[in-house]
Amino acid sequence: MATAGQLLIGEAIRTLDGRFRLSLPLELAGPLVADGARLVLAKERAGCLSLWSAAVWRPRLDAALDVLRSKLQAGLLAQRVGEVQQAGRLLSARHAALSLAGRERLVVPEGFRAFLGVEPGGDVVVVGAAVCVELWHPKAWQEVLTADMPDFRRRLDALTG
Amino acid sequence: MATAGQLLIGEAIRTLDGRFRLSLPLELAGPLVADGARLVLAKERAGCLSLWSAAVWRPRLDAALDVLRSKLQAGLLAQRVGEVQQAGRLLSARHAALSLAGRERLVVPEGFRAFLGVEPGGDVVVVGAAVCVELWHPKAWQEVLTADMPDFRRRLDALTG
DNA sequence: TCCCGCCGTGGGTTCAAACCCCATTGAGCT
DNA sequence: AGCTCAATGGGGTTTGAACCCACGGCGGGA
Repeated sequence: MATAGQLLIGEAIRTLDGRFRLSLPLELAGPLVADGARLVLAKERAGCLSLWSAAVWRPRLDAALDVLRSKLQAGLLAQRVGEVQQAGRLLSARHAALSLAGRERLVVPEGFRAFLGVEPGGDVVVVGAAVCVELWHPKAWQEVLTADMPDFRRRLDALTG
Repeated sequence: MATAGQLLIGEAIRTLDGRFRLSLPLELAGPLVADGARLVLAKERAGCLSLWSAAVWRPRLDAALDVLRSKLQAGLLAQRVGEVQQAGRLLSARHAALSLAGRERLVVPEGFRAFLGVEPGGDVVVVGAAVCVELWHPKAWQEVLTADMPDFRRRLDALTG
C-alpha cells in the first residue's frame, strides 16, 4: 500500500513567509510525494494542520461520502437533518487539495490560515507523524508535547507490544 | 428526491457589498438551484444563515406545522401555551423566500442582516453543509471550527456507521 | 582556509478570478 | 404620463495565486 512502506518522521521549524508559503524539509517532502504529487491538507484541531498523500486520504473520504449520499437518498437520515448538516459543514471545511510548488513549497489556503493561527513571518513547526506530516502553531505544539510526552513510553508499548 | 443526489460541499470567502448582496461560488450555486430557482433563507444561530432549496425546505416546514396544528386541535398543548407562542413567533421570523439574481448573487433581506452580523464590505464565509449552504460571520465560523473539528471523525462515523 | 553547491527565503511578473462602480432598464407610485 | 427608486448586467480595476528567478547562509570538500 502506498506510503505504508515509509514512515514520515522528522521535526523542523520553518517560517511562514509574507504570502503564506511554507517550505517542507526534504526528508519529509520526499516520502510524501513519492506516490504522486497530489496532496490533501486537513484541519485537525486549532493550531494544527495535517498534510496527507491524496492516495491515502481520498479513499477514506470518498467511502464516507458515498455512504452518506446513499443514506440520504434512501431517506434514512430524514430525522437527523441537523447532524447531516453539521457533518456536511465540517466535510466542506476540513480538507483542501493542493500540490507542492518548486523548492517543496506549499501555500496555506485562505480558510486554513486562521485555523493554524500563524501570522505571516511567524514560525511553524513541521512534524512527521508517521502516516502524515503535521504543521503546528509553535505554542500548540509545546502544549501537546508537554501534555503527551510523559505517556510516550506507555503509548509506544501499547502499539508495539 | 430533489437535491439528495448531490451533496453541497465547498468553502469560500466572499464579501458583502454595499447593498448587502453576496455572490455564491459556482460549485455551490449550481447544485443548489438545480431543482428550481426558488430558495429559502433561514436563521440558524447568531452569525449563521442557511440557504435551502425550497423543494427541500417546504416539506420539512409543512410537516412541522401539521404536527403542531393537529396537536393544538387535540388540546394536547393546552398546558404549554407559552412554548407554542414562542415557537410560533420563531416560525414567523425564521425563514424568507428568495431567489438568485444574475451572477449567482443574492440579497440578504432586511431582518437577516443584524442576525448575520456582517456589515457592508465585510467578509462572509460560504460553506456547503451537505443539505444546504450556510453563510457565516467569520468569527462565529472560527469558533465553530475550533469547537467541532476535533470530534469530526466520531460525528461522521455516527452517521455512516 | 577558501571554494563550491545546496537549501531556505524573499521578490518580481503573469494570469485569472472576484470585486466595485456605473449606466441602463424595468416597475411602482403619485 | 412622468417621476423615483431599486435591481440588473456590463466593464474596468484590484486582489490573490502560480511560476520563475535572485540572494544569503550553511556545510562539505579540496
